[in-house]
Amino acid sequence: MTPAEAVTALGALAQETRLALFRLLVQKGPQGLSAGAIGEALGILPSSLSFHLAQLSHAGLITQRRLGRHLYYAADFAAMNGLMAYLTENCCAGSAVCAPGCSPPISRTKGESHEAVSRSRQRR
Amino acid sequence: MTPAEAVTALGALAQETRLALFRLLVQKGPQGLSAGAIGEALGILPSSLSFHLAQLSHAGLITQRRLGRHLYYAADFAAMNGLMAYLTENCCAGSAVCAPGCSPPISRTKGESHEAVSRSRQRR
DNA sequence: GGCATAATTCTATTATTCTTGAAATGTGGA
DNA sequence: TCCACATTTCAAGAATAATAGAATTATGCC
Repeated sequence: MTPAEAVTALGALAQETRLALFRLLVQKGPQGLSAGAIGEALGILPSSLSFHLAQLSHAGLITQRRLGRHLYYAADFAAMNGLMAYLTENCCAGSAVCAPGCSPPISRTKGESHEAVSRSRQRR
Repeated sequence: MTPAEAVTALGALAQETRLALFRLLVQKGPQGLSAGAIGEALGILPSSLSFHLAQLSHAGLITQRRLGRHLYYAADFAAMNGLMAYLTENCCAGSAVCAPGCSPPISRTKGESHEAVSRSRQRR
């Protein structure tokens, strides 16, 4: 995860409608929800919904797939976990566990990145 | 954590300079760093630094304390964990563990909020 | 092909955010 | 008290993002 990617992802989530939308998809799981169902659940105009879906999609936080004439959107859990790992990376200089995803004080080979370690800890 | 608080926190992090600043503080741990040291590390103008520190502080993501004529800033780990818990709250409808902080399929008493459960899982 | 539904794209307007330099505040030491 | 240093506040301009409505594309069904 690059700084620019993280900023894009955080910016995508930093908006009331999009945050509600993303959390809705997180709670719905891998199956996701159609655009229409999302719009109905959140009560927003179709054009506005498309705009926000595009932001989240461009940020890599959600995926899109077609089922008949419906477009289904689902949260990308790997991306979400990657973002959280990026925020907590090398937390407290590795000397303490300050966060659920915080790097514990494991002795590491020189050159091995924290990011790689964080990634191996991801599930799904 | 309310939606508005989460949006404020995410918005505070959704900016290249502030994200680098926050991650720097996360890595420095509870002791933190003086404003001057942060400015030197990131190479930004004092006025710009103050602006960004104020954003993060207002969002509740960092704390401030004075030591002599220096102001020390440190990451607020409880706030960071709260934000991540909010994002992953009731993930996949509780039927699966999709994320490190995702609610596992625990049977809950009716009326007990997921937020309370998430909060009890926070450390520090 | 023609129609209805699902969703996106376009365009304009409004609102918010970032940057910079200058001025102001607060703190400790001579 | 006076000075130097650390940091914040202020003000103006430039850039970016959100909203709403109208028009467009894509799909499935008759």
